[in-house]
Amino acid sequence: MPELPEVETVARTIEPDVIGRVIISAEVRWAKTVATPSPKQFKEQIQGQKVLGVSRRAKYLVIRLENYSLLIHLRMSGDLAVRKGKISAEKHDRLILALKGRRGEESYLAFNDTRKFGRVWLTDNPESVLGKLGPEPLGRVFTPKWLYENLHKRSRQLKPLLLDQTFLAGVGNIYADESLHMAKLHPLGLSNAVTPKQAKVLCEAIRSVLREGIRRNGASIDWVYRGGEYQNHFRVYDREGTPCLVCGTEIQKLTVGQRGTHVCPKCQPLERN
DNA sequence: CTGGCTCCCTGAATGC
DNA sequence: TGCATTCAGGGAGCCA
Repeated sequence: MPELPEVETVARTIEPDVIGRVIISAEVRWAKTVATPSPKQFKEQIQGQKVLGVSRRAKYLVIRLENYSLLIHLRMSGDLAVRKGKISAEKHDRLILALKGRRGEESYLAFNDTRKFGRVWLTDNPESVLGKLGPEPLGRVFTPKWLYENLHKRSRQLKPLLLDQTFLAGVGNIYADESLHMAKLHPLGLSNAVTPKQAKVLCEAIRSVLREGIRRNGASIDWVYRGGEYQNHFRVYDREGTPCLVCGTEIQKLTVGQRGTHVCPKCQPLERN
């Protein structure tokens, strides 16, 4: 499931193939994929727009056009790919943008999304979609001090809080489990019980696992394959019943906030007061 | 404010 | 073998 490192990888992968290109036309193959505007307006407004750049905010891809921003959230099973030459739609393609080629050769930006959870927004006001997001974990705002102070503004279970995109933007299920294990904190621990020292370790753990994910081009799991290899370096995620790489104890799987959650019971004790 | 539950979807895994 | 059921999961929305 695409999280920050996977979305970053997609952005870096497609940017060279789409930058400077003009969108000739759009084919909306699943109407609900376009969150806003209507499919008809979407096609009219995007036609003729030149791609100025591709970036990422949290788990959103941000494709800057001349008059609009095209925001794409891949959710569970979405993927973006540039296909060159004459093509026909593939299974699960939900949106296809035709791009004018540099030497007349056409190419296509295809949004493929098996489970149909992904969404795209075409808007001249990206803040209307991105405005409520918390800070970027790899940005300047997210420091040990910031994390400690904000953990103590509330009393939440740590993992659901890390997954709350208005608290911190971009961490998903995999990287939350990996970060908490690296920081030796239990997912059910309460945010306002974290010490300054623990907050510093957690802050650094989050940044560390996200950077490693990006360095390995993300994780390729389920049947969404993008060439990443971080899945070969999970320390707890999807490792139920196998030994903890730190202490050898069997990794346990539990449910926290309706999410599958992986912990080492020895490295991540749940302290009850 | 917090956490729990449902919904949106498909296909892989499991059950019989 | 084949059919039916269960389940995962990001995020929005609803409820207690």
